[in-house]
Amino acid sequence: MPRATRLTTGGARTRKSIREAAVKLFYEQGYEATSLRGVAAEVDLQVGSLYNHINGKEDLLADIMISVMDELLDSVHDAVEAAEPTALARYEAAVGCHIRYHAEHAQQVFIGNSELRSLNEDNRTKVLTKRAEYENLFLRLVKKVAAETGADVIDPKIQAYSVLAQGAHVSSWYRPSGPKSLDKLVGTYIKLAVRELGLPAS
Amino acid sequence: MPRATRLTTGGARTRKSIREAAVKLFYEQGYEATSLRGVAAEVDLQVGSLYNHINGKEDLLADIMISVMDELLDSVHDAVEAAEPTALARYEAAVGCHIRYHAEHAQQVFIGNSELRSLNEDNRTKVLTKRAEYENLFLRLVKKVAAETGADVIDPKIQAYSVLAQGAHVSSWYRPSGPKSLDKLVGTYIKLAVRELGLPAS
DNA sequence: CAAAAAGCAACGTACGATAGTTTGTGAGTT
DNA sequence: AACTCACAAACTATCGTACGTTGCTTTTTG
Repeated sequence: MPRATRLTTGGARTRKSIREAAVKLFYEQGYEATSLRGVAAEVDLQVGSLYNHINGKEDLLADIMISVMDELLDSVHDAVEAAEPTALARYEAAVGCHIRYHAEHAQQVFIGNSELRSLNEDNRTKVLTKRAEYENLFLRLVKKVAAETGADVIDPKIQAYSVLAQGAHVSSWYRPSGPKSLDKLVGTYIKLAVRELGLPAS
Repeated sequence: MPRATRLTTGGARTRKSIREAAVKLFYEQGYEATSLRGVAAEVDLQVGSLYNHINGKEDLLADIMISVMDELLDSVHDAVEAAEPTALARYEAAVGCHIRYHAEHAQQVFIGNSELRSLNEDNRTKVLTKRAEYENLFLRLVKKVAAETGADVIDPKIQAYSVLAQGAHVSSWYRPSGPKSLDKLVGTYIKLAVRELGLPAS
């Protein structure tokens, strides 16, 4: 019994299915604890067959981590551009997008925040570069708000870190089935971020 | 050549050395990626010799995670007791202790926050119970501050989460060699936490 | 006080399991 | 005929753990 009939979805979707299975398992079990055999089983393949679509286990992880950072950067960038042109409105948009993305893509983001160690130096550098870029984006926004509103920002870097930390944390507990609506949640975090700047709620 | 001369430190310290080596390696590489052979090499032992002191790899992790939660709970509890008896002062003391502990024990805390998945159900439940207790401690403090000061707390749970998230984040980047003094850092985070409550800086 | 017994802790080796990856083959598609 | 892709099997490496042995240290005993 040499093989199963080809899936009707065709072969082009297989690569994406593998990635999705990897995201799920990396999230649930961690990268190191996840075996490619487990990934293969999730997409109904044999282990070796994966290698028709991926270059190896770590490539799979690197792909996920790099593309999530790209998406995150793009999302926040777009949100900032679309906001009213005041520094505060742009900051609020960034924070809101940040939290929303971390809730909606909790699994990918969680992997991105916890599996840096498993990357080789090349890939780790790539991810860290994007991450630094992301941090700087928020840092600049905080400073602009301070400059434009005269807000008493205690420490811009800690301020930015604070927002990033909330996102990482959200990605570790948020479930769509929770009691609060996502919009309300995002609104709460925006208010907290604004308060932290020493500004009255808008 | 049957054996090396016994170390002058004696055997009583060995168990502690093993734990410290494990903390270091689990922090640097993650639990799954760390081999007991690596731990043994770190303390100049053969793999098998570890089993004179530990029951197994997971026991080592569980010990670390459980005792860090106990220490954390005790520390914050003590700090709260020692503070002035106003709700705000007690909350500030808790936040300060929380951040300080996460900076000073960054490695242990980081392990505690990232290796839950690697525990079996029994040990995971133990840790999760302590963690829930810790969260509740902050939640109660937030509510008391709100009741006592009339602060406009938007969402007590998110408020508590926010503080917890800052701690976890601090443990991922803080290094004693950094530019800011720990006291200053702790002070900054306390101010942010108070601002989040909608109160003016004290 | 000295000799014998008991315990402790490290040694080195081995085992069974599982990991990531490679490879040759062949069926299905274009 | 050329190409794609899944299969099954094998390979090498490494893992956690168990075991019997060895020698040092401490306690018990005569």
